Amino acid sequence: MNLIQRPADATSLAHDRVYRHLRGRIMYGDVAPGHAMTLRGIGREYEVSMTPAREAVRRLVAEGALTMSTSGRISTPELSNERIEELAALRALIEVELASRALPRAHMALIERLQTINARVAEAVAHRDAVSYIRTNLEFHRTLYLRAQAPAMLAMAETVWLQMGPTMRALYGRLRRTEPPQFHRLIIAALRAGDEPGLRLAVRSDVTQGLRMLAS
Amino acid sequence: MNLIQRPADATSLAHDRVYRHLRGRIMYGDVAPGHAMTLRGIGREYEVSMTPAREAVRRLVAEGALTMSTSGRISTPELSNERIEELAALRALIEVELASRALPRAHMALIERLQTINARVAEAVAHRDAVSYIRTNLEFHRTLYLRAQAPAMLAMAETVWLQMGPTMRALYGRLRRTEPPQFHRLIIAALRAGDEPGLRLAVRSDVTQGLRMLAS
DNA sequence: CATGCCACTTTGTGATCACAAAAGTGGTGG
DNA sequence: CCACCACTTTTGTGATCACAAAGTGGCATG
Repeated sequence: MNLIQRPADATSLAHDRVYRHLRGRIMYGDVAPGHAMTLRGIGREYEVSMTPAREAVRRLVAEGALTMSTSGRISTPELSNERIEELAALRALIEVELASRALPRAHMALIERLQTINARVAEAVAHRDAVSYIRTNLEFHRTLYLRAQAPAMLAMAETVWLQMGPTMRALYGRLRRTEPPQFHRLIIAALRAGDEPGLRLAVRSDVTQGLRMLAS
Repeated sequence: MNLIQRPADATSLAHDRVYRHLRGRIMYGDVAPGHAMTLRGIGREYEVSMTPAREAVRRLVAEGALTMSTSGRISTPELSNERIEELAALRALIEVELASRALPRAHMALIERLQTINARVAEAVAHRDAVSYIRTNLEFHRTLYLRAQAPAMLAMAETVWLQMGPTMRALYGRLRRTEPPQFHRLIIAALRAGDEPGLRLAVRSDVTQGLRMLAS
């Protein structure tokens, strides 16, 4: 009978807490494609009832982070190659625009911050840590795009990242190279030079490089 | 005690029925920006309890069709001009790509179908029927984009339409012109000629024409 | 040994309720 | 006439339950 009542702090609502945590796990590749979940299982894990678990799941399904079978079973999506190509194309479209809008606002402090993040990306690659790589790589992109002052576009881009999360884990998991990301350096160089065409090309290349891994 | 039990037909689940109906009403401009709703009100309207009403609303909030205040109050969004510009830019990016992908697959039957729909668009404009105009206009675009065989991109485009629904109603509601949509004819002409640059320009122009109305 | 079948378990769905916070309402004092 | 306070109503949140359908495992039968 609702004996355990939580203070109604707007930032600690149960369903939102579950949503955010699950979202992070999916986006950053903590969970493999096709991984099944249950509402009761999620409820147990986060010590909540089925109701907030269901709301969190419903929201993630709406964002494409989870799929539901016709019988309502929940799992992370296993993307077809066609779907991956589409999502990569969407990333290219949206993120090139975001980078382009960020360019005139990208000052030295931002560029230095990107370099710092990029060092962490290189470190993750060197350690073959797929989860860290995905997380820091997305942080690199998000840091740049935040400067675009375009929240709706950034939200769209993050939705695409979310949909690709489990697949990126699987892709980068079987990745064997250890060289740091070359296109990130191109992005930084283009930002420093104020070179918009170069920036667009560098972002497009960086975003679609996963496709080349897929084809190999 | 769950006395009224509905047959568990996968297509008639309560929350999905509510979701789809609300989604249509919002996307096609049946409801004005800033319009408030309540879970119990929705439940009464659709003769369901709060649970499926909440799930439908949660999903629509995730898609940006509805907004929730910090206290959980629900209403359709009132978009700022910056947000409208962003959404129009997203439409341009995604829909130009969709049209471009549809072009090689656009045969005579499709073009004729587009002309039929366009006649209905013109009729709606002539009758100054904002809801019919939005509905048939989106049907025109959707019919074209379906040929692109890119479901993820189409879903993104529809999400943008959904977010703009109430605002489009407000915009077109104060629209006074009665001439049929010029850019639709350009789109059809470019399709017929297999002219990709022309098609991209025509779609971009059509999609961003609302902005000019906004500026006036 | 394979296969169909039946009982049992797991799981999502929707209704209902208690609760707290927010919004609305009316009256009183400045 | 307006600001403020107490009270009532409205509203979202989360827990719990009944139910049906889907999955699961074992057993008997061919």
